[in-house]
Amino acid sequence: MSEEERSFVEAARREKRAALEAAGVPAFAYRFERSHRAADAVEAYQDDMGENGPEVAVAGRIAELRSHGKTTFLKLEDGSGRIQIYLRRDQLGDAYDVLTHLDLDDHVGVAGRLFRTRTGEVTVRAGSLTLLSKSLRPLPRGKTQDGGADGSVTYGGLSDPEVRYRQRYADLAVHREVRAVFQLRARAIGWIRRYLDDLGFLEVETPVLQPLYGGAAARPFTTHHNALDMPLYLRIADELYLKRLLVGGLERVYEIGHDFRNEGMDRTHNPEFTMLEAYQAYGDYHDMMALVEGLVSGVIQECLGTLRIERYGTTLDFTPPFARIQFIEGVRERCGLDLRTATDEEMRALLRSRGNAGEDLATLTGGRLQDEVFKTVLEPHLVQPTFVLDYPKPLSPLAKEHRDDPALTERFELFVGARELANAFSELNDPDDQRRRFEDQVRQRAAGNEETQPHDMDYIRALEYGMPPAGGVGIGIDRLIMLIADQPSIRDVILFPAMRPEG
RNA sequence: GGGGGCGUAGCUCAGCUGGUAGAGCAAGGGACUUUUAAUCCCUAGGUCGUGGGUUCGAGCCCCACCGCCCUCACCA
Repeated sequence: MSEEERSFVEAARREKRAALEAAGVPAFAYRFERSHRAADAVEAYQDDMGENGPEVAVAGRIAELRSHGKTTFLKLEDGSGRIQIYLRRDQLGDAYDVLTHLDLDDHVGVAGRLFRTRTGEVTVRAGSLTLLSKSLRPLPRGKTQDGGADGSVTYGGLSDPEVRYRQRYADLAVHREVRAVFQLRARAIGWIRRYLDDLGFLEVETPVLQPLYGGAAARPFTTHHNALDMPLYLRIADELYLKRLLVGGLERVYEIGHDFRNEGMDRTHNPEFTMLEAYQAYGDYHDMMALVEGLVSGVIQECLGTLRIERYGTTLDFTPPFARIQFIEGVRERCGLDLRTATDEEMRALLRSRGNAGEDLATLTGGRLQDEVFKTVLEPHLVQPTFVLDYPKPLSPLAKEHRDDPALTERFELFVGARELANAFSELNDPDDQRRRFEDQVRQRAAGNEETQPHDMDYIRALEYGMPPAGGVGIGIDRLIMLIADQPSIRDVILFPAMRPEG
């Protein structure tokens, strides 16, 4: 960018940088020995200390700057919060001149004693001031009325969602509540890891680049390996690799990582997202329900300190056990239709009567119609945490047939706020059955269903060695974080959400 | 992909039936030795998303394109 194209604001900052460097003041220092974080420094002051509080050294961005001539107040913001700095020409001498070349957003270090101003704010009386990094581009910050820990009010400021997502660094820099979302996210994921570790699960890493994709119904991203001169797919699920590990004798495994699905984007879908999958040998989907109840209720208690939270205009209660409802029974209670015996035409008629007038209804058959009926009549009502059990077989090519009903599978999904949060089943481990299901998937693909799974021969080979009976579960971590952090869009819980390139 | 909305100063926004662009904050200069959305005086800052068109004249009307948001479709 040429000098002419830069804004006048940036030009002024560059001139200050030049003036500082001409005076021998580096614009970008190497390090600063910090004694306290801002919030800790404020805590370190006791009222009986008067004007002679402890000596502290703090560092941060200049978030507020008020110059009164021979004195200046500024506020430093660091990871812990803000602390006020009081600077006087008669105490700083020539160093006070540096101040005239500082701007909002510069990083500085300050050393001095703590005192309380006559308006009651714990403040550092600066004995020294060190420029640590010059900010050459002003942050899009508003004007903040600092009301303490979380009571601050910002006037103006960055609100354009496009800029917030594209320039997340600026969004984070000016919004401590955005930083808090990602701190909460890390805390939640950390707790989930400990929960699984304590239950004897082994955290593993399986390939992101796969010669065949599988484990879910989705279109993949495709790439190419030059040395091998072959196509590779970014994984859409971890499932088939994790179950190979069960064959290998790793009895409890889990992975938290990114899956990639080449599909639409909206407030609950990002093309890459974080998935937790866990598999437990010698268990079934009932064990997975207990695992999910413990995990979801535990992480909510950990992060929010309660199991009853206000969301979607109501109170959600995560106290186990969660509600349970049969897929077939649930649909029948809502609309009277028995999916076990309903014909395709009956299902289409019901869907049309419920206003679901997708013009491709006529092309849907069997399982996909059943799924559509479920989504139309039952799913919108699943606001409280609810397990939906025993899905029809055609919907679940990797799930074990139900022990009491060959038309169903032993599968459940957990819904919260009418949104799917987890998906689990008793894992299909009969290689011959699995082979037939793959072949059926291939037939569906030939018939035009693009979201079927390819036939994975190596996976069949693994099953032939004998996979123990097992329960498995997948949990969409981003959606779980949306629920915990009370964020309406997946983009608010992903640091750098997918965006079109800037024009 | 369909429908709707939006795009104006660094940020947040105004801008009338079409007459050549405004405010607050931020910025620059000045005053001010306990301020806190500091205050006071002065100043500067814009190819109005991009490209066409209509018009004597377009931020405003028309067309196309780009980007974002909402919604529907798609999507375990």
